[in-house]
Amino acid sequence: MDKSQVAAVLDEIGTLLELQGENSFRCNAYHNGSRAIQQYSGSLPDLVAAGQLSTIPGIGETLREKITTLVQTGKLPFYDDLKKKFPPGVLDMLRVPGMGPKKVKALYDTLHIDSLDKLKQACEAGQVAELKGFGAKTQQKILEGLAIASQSGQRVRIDQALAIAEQLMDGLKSCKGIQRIELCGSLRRRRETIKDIDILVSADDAGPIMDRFVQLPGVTNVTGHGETKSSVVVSLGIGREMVSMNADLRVVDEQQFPFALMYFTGSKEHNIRLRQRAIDRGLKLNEYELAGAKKSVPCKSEEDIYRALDMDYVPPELREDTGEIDAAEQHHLPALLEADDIQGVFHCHTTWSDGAASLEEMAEAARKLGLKYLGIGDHSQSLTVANGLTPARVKQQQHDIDALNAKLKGIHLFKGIECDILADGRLDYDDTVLASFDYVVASVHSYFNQPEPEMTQRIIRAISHPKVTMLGHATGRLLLRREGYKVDLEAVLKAAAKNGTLIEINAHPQRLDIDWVHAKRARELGVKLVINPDAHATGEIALYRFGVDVARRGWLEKKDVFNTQTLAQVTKALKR
DNA sequence: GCCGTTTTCGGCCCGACTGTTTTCAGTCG
Repeated sequence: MDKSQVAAVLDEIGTLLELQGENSFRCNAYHNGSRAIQQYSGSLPDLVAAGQLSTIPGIGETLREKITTLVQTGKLPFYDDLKKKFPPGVLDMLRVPGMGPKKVKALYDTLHIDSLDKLKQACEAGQVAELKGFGAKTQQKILEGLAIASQSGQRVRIDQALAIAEQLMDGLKSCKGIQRIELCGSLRRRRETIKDIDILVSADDAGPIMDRFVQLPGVTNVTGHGETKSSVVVSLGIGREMVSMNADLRVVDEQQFPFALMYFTGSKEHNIRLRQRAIDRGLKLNEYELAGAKKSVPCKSEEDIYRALDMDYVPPELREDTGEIDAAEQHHLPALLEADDIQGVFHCHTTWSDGAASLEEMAEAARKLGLKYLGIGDHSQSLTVANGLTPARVKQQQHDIDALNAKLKGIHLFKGIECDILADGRLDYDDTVLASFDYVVASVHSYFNQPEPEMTQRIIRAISHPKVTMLGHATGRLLLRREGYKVDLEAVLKAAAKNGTLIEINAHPQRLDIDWVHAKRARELGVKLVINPDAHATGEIALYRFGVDVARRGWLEKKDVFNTQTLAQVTKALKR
């Protein structure tokens, strides 16, 4: 059983224990363990074999045994027994907003409700309102929650969430009395998918701002409307899609703003560590202040708060409790990559294959973004559905690029290719054609269902080829749509380190592949990364910024990323 | 269930909001 499956089982055990009414700290131990496994970047089977599982914080004696059993046998009797106690539909009910383990258990125990359908029927029949601890309003809330759960409550890609958040913030900005307004939560931390939009405002009078918020365009549902906090469901057209998600607004006064900003930025795990740190120093930290027994510590910014806790400032992208607390205490935080450090990008498509813009249009768009070079990387011949380039067309395109380079000012085009990795790990052209490119991105676009050992060997063989400059989208995942193919990334990263192959952070928000966890691991192994937008239109070149977010979450510095180098440096490096 | 130069037992972050209550439990982040 692999890492994500083990993590899923542990998380579900935690949830099932909650339903059983177990001690919440015991339940949390499983949720924490799940998270720890998910974020462990190395090979889980290796760790188990080496008997080193307990070195992961949060994994103790019991979890070590259970994880070992899962990895080695693929089964866990404890988990199977637990699952037998609750029909699968009971877990579905937990996804209804407002329904937690206590309510679900009460409904299951008394009315034997074990599916969303039965829940709806019971509410409509008025049975739920009769129960002790429930009432007419709760019953109504559940019905609304059922409707909301079917249309939102799902995670949303960061680019779409950001577009919605910006519209909400624009709608609020005309309110009088707003002193500061910031995006918080996972959007500020730049997670790859987002569940809720969190907006924080400082103002003397929250009332009018709250009232405006719940009436903004696109708001379809008001799920909370208090004095300092309101929650809504918002549905807006983003691109060609209608996207629904939850949004929360908090209003605090100006002195409280930095504390609230830190608090609502999270992550929850990071905050817990900070609060503990405050307690260790005889202080109390909450969303309003950092205070001792007698008086509070004045802080005007998040920097001040960290300083008061004897830490360096931690950028939001690092606040995941994955080592940043210790690093901030010891002044070892990385000097994170900045978007402006990117000098150019590779892996862009044109009308020569499946892109929407010509070579010249792409070059012009890149120049306008301030980039100094743009790597063209159309598809190779096997990918016929994307109009992949035959060797003859490769020659023509290279001729055109040379002609354009002679003409263009302020931007240089590199002659590249996104070369398919064939099923056995061979490349899609012979060595003569490959030698004609300035650089080669090797990517998997076929036979996604190969078993992990085959896929791993296939990719390692390809990136060991001397003409391959970089590996494109290492797992092939499409966020919220398609799992990546099975591949041992640890082995791939080690092979990249050995061969000096670059690993792409595919910055397209549908992919973000490799992810931040493995970007961080790549850095540890001494692999260099390259941030590419995989642009298929002029407007998509700027998407590389989402790749910068991934890099920052992965603790990458400027020197870890290939395309922070100047045109001259990159030209020289590619000649080698 | 995890964790520990204060502890191997007794802690484990904490506040807003809501609804069902007569002072609090459940949910959420």
